[in-house]
Amino acid sequence: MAEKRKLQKAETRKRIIAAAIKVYSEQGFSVPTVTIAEEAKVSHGSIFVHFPTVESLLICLLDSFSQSINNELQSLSESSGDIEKLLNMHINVLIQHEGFYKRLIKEAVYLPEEAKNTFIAIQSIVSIHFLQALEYEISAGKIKAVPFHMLFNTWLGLVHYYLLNGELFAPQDSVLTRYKSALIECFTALIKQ
Amino acid sequence: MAEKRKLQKAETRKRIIAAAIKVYSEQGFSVPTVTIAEEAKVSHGSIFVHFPTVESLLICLLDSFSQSINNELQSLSESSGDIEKLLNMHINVLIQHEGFYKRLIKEAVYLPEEAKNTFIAIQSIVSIHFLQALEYEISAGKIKAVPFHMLFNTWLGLVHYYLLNGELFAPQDSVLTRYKSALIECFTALIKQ
DNA sequence: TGATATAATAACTTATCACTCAATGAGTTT
DNA sequence: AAACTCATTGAGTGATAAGTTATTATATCA
Repeated sequence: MAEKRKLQKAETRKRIIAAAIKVYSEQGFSVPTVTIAEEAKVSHGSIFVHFPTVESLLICLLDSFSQSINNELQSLSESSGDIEKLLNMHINVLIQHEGFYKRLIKEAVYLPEEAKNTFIAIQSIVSIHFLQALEYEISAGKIKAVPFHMLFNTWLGLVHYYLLNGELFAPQDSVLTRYKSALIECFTALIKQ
Repeated sequence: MAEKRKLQKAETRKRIIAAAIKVYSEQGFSVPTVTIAEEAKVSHGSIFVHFPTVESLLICLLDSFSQSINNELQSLSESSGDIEKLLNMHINVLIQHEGFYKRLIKEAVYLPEEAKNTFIAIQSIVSIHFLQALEYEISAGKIKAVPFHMLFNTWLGLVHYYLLNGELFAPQDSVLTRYKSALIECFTALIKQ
């Protein structure tokens, strides 16, 4: 019964995916496929045995990325509804994927439509958790009278701004790790009534 | 005395610059030079008579962009130091250049280093005006106890977030025009003590 | 063990760009 | 008006990258 071959094929596929994540995270999505092949220690043609186009490779990457982010958020949101805790969790999840996430927001324009939609879906999940955590404190009048979506966009805008300008704020370092507490303190101070 | 030729040359140069701004704003910086030539109704080779490389064309564009933004901010900041007015002015200036500005923040990664620095310099000018307008109200204790640069980054983060996701918030429309008052109201509500 | 299926390879093809350069023709000078 | 200057042209060049395919090597099966 044919086993070794399937294993071998799955193995190269994994190698290509891992290489793509690494190379894309480090050098951006415009790196040529040959670079991915080198990193994966696989021939150039092999990539197209596993993925008909570079776009399909990217979408595969995005799908598993989205799944893993969602899982992490899901399990984390089962704890209390405290805002500061939620912001902390959110940033922790992002730190876990910082390189790739940063590339996604930096190069979103050049992503295929399908990839963009997947990314929007991720944000929308985050927004739901965010709303759940804020709900009680909003109705208790502890939060400034600002529309919920504006609060969310302010938070995401701030975090993305730091990610986008990481080289400026924390050269050769994780911006999120460095500024995590500053970002959370700033945002919670601002939204409180 | 040779006049017609110099005029002619200056004219083509202007045409190339205007075409580049238009085409870049509408289609992004990765648009091929032939498209710019077509838009300018000039031969492809002509571009390289006036600019040795595409990069030099981009830098020329950025320099005049920076100059014009600075001029507008300068003249506007001579009015009162009210924050809301300043935010209004800031957004008005951005609306004036929305297409190009949006491209700059969307495709910043692919810009040459020199262009990025020019863009950073623009933000730094804005930050100075921002600080001047806030100074009085901060010292009067009217503003939340949050470091100044965090306030500024929150504002810019919010505005950029809306620009970056313009297609989502205001398809085929100016996001800034549509959300100007919402953004200003949100931000001023948040920062007030 | 020999026939067959298939994962992997690497050289090849095709397309797209930025940039070059010899030719052209209108403008300028004497 | 003849000589020459110079902005403009567009076909050509070379580099880069995605995707193809004939070939090779190895596993599976009868």
